[in-house]
Amino acid sequence: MLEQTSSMKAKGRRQQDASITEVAQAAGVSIATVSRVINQPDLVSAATRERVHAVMEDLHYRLNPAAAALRRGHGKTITVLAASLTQPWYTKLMRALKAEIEARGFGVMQVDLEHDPSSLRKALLPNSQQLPTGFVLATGDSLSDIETELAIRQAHESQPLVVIGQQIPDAPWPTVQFTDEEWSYRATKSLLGAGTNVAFLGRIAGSYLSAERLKGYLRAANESGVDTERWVWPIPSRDFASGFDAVTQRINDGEVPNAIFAINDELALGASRALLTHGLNIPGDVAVMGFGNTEFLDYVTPTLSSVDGSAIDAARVAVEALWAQFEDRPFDLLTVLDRTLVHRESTVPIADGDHKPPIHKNTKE
Amino acid sequence: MLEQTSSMKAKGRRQQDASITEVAQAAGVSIATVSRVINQPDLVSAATRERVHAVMEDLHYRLNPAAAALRRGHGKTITVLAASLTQPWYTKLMRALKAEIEARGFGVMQVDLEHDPSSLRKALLPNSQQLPTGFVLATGDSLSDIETELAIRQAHESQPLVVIGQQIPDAPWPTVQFTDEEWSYRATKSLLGAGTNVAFLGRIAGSYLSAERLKGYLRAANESGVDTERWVWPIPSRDFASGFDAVTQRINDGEVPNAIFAINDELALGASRALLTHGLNIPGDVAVMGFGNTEFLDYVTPTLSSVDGSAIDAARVAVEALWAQFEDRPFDLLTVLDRTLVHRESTVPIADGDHKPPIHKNTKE
DNA sequence: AGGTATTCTGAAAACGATTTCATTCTACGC
DNA sequence: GCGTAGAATGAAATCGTTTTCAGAATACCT
Repeated sequence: MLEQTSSMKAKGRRQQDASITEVAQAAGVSIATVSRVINQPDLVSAATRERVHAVMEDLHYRLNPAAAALRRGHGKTITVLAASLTQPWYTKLMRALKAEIEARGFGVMQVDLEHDPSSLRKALLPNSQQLPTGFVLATGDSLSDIETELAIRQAHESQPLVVIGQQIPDAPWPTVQFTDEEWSYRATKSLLGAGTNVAFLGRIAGSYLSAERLKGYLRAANESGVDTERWVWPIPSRDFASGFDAVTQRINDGEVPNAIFAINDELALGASRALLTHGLNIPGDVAVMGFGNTEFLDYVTPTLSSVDGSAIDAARVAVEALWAQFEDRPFDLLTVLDRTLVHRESTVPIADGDHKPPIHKNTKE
Repeated sequence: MLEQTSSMKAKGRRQQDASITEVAQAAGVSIATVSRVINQPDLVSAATRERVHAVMEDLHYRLNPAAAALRRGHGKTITVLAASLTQPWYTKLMRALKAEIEARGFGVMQVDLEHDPSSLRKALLPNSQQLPTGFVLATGDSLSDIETELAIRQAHESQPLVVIGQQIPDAPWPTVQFTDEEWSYRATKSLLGAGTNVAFLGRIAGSYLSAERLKGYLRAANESGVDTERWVWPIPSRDFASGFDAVTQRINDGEVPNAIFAINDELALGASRALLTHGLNIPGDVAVMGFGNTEFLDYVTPTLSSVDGSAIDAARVAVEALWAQFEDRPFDLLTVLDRTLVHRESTVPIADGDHKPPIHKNTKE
């Protein structure tokens, strides 16, 4: 619906800013000197430096980044690719990355991949309108199909990059990841306290993270004799609706688990809503555990337990590894960050809860 | 916590892509012709056009955007400034804007302002590492302080821009906004069915949107004799926690309203959690209404009512107005988009609910 | 004082495209 | 057959920087 209130208008002059030449002229120096004032102030005497600065101020001089990038051969902008900005964890990561990168004097171009593999490949092409200088890939999805891997390798030939997530075997770029398998195992273990019918909500085609988390679930599930055939619930997407729909359908089919382990918090919330609408009690009837430890978990009812992982740490390590490449310093090919388990109302923590080694407690249903 | 798994590694060659000169040479034409093949294909004969294309393919030619931008005088990247990407509505808007802009062959640079006025001003400076060609401002916050307004005017001297939100008087750029005052009025009216103690959760310093919504609330509240002094609850921030804290404190002070109208959905959820932890029933004891109609509202318990506004419409209109400036076509200085009221479990819709004109129903408490 | 570092500066050549202007070639009308 | 309009192309200038190289000025040391 569109109400149009109006008033017409036309044209608009576009005005030029002063160039380095004009500054040089006004300051009575060469453009080389002005350039030095900008890039290597130490090389120019204090007197001229000040004079030039004054003139720059007067003329509202702004460096033309296109010209600089052209001459220099590269821009000063890191492109950050995030799986999906509707997932709050990625927004957290983005902010952390941005802070780290801007602290180093570079700009950030953030791209929301919307879980679309083709937009990943497109973003990696230097083809675009931008002048990227390096990449941070936090795609969540699998990178191991041939096309995608090739696109990354190609991008890495001309620019440094770092991946947060999946490590490609023999990849020459640094990878930062979390202990997903391990903590999925522990989370599942902790859920098994309530009974052996622990459902896994995940397994989205092409998702690397989902696969890792499934592994951990399976390891724990198999140790306790869970009927994984029955309790692994694949879903087509990873939003609230997907979790809600999947669980609703299973319950309607008469499948009520003792607990649900979801690969992200959105799914966990969707699942919890489905349970509640069916009159089931959380965690009394069904416990629920998410992944990501998103902010909203503390404000929904019941509050939801989740596996945490520090976006800030990930960003710090990733950017450091990126800069190591810029500066030809050595870097770690793989950094693995630890996670934490945060219990809230939706689960009943058992002895082996957080950091302690899991106790095998093979409760029968 | 940081486990370091390792393996050292050094260096990395950076390889150059082919330039237009090499393409021209390989195809036996001048660079002018190659450029024409790229930008004005009609001007070159079919035969050479094909030949050049083939060579470009062979040599993996990629246009150097810096060089093009330098020569052309501007880039092909629209910078989109969003108030905060932790607010899902802005993510929706971002995606819609991106789709519109990319459909026109331009790139998008999205900036998360994190509600920081200084980062707005910084982003408007051509100073940055980018080559913006135009701006879309969706800041939510007030633009009417002198510094900010100046920064916008200045940016607009060299580039087209469009604002989604506040209209600055006499501003020469197009503004797109929603009927916030009107629908806040209607939302409040609808809440007044439950009693006259309707609280307003908002009034964040410097927020334009909050101010508009407060106006609507006040209009409705005053019509019904609400003690606005008592029920306007200012808050310092606009996240879940802020809503939770404010409501918790008021309840502890013994102030329990009949309904709460929050200026966004995050606050509404925080508020609802606070109510529930105090054993209050929603909407039985207290009704809750948010603003933004974010996706999660359908999956929290109880589901939350909210005022909706189409991000897609806003994006379409905004980008159209931007392009009108590029192409020197006339455009509307102000476009006002309508909203909708979506009732869910957290409110009891009354007769004057949705689209119908409000009925004055002065219920006493 | 004389030689040698050291500091500071400028001239000029890139970087890779776009665009103006002029030129060549083809085709058409009379 | 000749003049001319139109199509297709190329040469060269230009955008605003960075950077190399060399030269001038100043300082230091014995």
